[in-house]
Amino acid sequence: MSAFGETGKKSMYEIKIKEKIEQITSLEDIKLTTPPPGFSGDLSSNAALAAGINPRKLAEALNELDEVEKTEIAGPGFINITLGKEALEEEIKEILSSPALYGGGTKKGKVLFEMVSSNPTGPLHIGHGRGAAIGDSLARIFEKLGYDVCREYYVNDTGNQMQLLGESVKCIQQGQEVPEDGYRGDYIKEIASGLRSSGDLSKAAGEKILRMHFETLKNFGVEYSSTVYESDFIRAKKVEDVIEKMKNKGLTLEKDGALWFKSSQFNDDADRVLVKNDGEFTYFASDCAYHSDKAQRADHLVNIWGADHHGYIERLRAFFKSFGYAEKKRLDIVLYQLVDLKRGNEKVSMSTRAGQFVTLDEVLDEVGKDAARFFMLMRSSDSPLEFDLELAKEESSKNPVYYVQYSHARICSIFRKKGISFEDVKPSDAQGLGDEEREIVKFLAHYPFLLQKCFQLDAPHLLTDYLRQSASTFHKYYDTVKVIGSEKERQRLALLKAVKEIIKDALGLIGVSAPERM
RNA sequence: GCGCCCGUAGCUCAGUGGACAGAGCGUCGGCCUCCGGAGCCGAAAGUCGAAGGUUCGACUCCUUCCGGGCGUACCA
Repeated sequence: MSAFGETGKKSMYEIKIKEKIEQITSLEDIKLTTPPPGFSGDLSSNAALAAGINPRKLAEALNELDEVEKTEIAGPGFINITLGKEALEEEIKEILSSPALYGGGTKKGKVLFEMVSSNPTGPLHIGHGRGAAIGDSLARIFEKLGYDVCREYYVNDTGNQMQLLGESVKCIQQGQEVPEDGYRGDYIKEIASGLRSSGDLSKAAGEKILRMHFETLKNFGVEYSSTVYESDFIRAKKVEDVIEKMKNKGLTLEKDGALWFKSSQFNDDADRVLVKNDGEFTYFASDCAYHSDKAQRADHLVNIWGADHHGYIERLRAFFKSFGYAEKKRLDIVLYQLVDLKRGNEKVSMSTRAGQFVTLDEVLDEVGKDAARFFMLMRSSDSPLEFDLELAKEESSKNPVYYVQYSHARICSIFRKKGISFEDVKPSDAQGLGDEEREIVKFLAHYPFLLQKCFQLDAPHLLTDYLRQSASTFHKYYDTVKVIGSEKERQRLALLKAVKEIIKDALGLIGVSAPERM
């Protein structure tokens, strides 16, 4: 059954063709491609080759579909499919009848996203922005597909770094030198001067910094539905509980005055300390409690982590296996590589020493939310990201954000010029599309499959590429065809509305606005 | 040393085994009596880091090697 089974969008031709191929070949999750230049046809399949069956047999079966006009066998057994016009028109009607639902789904399981989760000891920097952009956009895609999504912020408000924060604030307040490995920089001075010198300074400073984090993230278009504190897990004895359970399962050992989790029995390189010989819990111990808690609350967990935490993955997975969660729950850990800031050809220093780092606030102030979010998703999370502040600000077609937003504004402008609103377009207006519209319709029809791919690969960056192609496909089409005043004005306006809706939807999924004028 | 990620056009990067490897930028050359030129069209540009292997078929999977980044705490 296709991933779209629950949506009821049965008129989508790619689904019908896929299902037919899967039925004939017994293959699962086959993919359709586009024939290479020089070959005719709209879609192409290698399924006969892959399944080792006679391509003619599959081609004949496909010919029986209403959506298929004809098929051709090419090369070693590829089948090139030409779609019927009705199938293409149906697709546009589908988009127009419920734009927001196109490619979406309903009633799926609960997914819990953990993202950013920075220590409350300093401002969020540009790297956190990448994590937030990836996590929030992926969360939006999951929501669109029908999942019940929770965005959660886990606050590491215990441990050495919090004590150091308190000490740093205290030193500043008393006009003393900040400790060697303490926190400095302008932000900490501001916080110190805004706090009373009595009470729990580390707690007060941490809360203040956390509020700053949420403020920044809100400006970045990211809103959380839940915040959890490491200190609460400790206070509520949840860390003790999980360690007790580990002991009972025979998963621990004592060595050198510390308590260890036997994670090497579950594919980790080494055993890991849970309770230090001074009696304190490690970060890992509270993380086990936290992930145990998350596993009770959701079917599918997604953690967005900076690549510098990759060494942590195996021990967490080891914990998941040892508690039997691994079989029942899906745990995705999305790692993202670092961000290199540039200004034109100049590298911007990212040293964290002495508080000299580029904060997310600074980037937002300089380039704005739309450009920042778009740029953060221009690369696969596996690749380092080169972020050019100069380009992000540029108001020209060199800047992909403007290029895409412009295509949206341009379509809005055409409707203004014609003097009608988008609501005036009816799905039935798509009736009678011509061959000139073929390419662009096929491109739009692929949107739901792109969303599936984003979902399957945890790869929201595919959307930025799709958006650039959407804009380009539209501009090319619009350059060759007359819309207002043409014989096919009604059909073409309907098509433009469909393009506009898909671009708006996709921009929304990456948290970028779709302006009607620029 | 070990582990993870990366190595594809001058630059930045797409490409979850299939037909001749793609895009943006940059370079060069075209297109504004015409709905937004913030646009479009064309050209030059590649031994997909190297070598083996698996396969009817490899940028993609496996092995080894060479570069670069990041980890490798009783820190978080």
